[in-house]
Amino acid sequence: MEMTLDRLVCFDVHAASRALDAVYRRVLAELGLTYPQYLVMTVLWERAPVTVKELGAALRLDSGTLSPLLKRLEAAGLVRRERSAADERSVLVYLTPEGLTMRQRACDVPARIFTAAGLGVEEALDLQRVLRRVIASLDEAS
Amino acid sequence: MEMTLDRLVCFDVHAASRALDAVYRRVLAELGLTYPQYLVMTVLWERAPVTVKELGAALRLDSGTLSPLLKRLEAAGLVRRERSAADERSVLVYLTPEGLTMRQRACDVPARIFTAAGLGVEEALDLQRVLRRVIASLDEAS
DNA sequence: AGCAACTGAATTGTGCACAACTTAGTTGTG
DNA sequence: CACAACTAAGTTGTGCACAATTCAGTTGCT
Repeated sequence: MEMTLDRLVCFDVHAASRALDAVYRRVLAELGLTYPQYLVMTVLWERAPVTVKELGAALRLDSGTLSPLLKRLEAAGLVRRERSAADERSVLVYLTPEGLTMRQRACDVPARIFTAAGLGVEEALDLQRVLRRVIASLDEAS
Repeated sequence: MEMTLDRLVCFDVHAASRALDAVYRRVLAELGLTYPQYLVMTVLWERAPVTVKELGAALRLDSGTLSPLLKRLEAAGLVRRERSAADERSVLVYLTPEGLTMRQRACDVPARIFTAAGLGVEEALDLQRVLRRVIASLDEAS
């Protein structure tokens, strides 16, 4: 009984994540971005330049994921990479003028997704609170 | 303000899904299964044989994902595939004896994941209810 | 019966995620 | 100062997800 419940809750988290991806895909298509690429851009819009390590900490991704993703953003002309002078191990990621400009075109993305999810503000905050507790608990188990 | 909220809620769904995957990965490693493979096996344990289409409907996956996944399960000796006699377009997926046996070894997986998530039964049901509503709403938007 | 429309799987190509490893650069300790 | 331990990115290999396409088989319509 609980076993079935558990499987279904986990599956629903998984399914919700994929359903979100699908909506983001449609919304972001006009910008030529994927959802993970969009996440990287939002971090950069907030505080470029950042190192790859800082991006990884913010998005919980490692260099194995970020290196090729950043390479694609660079190829798209949105981003520029440069070794840090202070620490030659680090790579700083800068926005190009085109990357900065895209911020305006992307400004309605969050509202569109929020509308599509059909949640009220209170519900969204509750959901966020529960998910963060689950994430913390799962992290502890790993 | 709501924009930031939205981005974070979506991100938390995404992050929770990945954190769940990570725990499943550790737990399922001893069975030699990935999480999506485990999901396929649970469907088969409930009602094998099933067609690829039925698997896709149950897990919301298409043949582009399932075909190679099933090929790997077949290579691992857990599953057998056979064209349906009634409709030669369909492929029926059967459990092998080894695939059936694995059910016993996997019986404590759901409880272990549930414990790791640190949720009570009521909270889990609430979370499930909210997520299903979000999924339905997102599906409509797609 | 014959042909168009449809259906179920599989394939191809792109991108994300992560483990394991490599390489270059930095830091700490004797 | 030298060398071991560590750190940041990048690379390689595996697997999932999905769009687009292909192909064999089925169904419907006349």
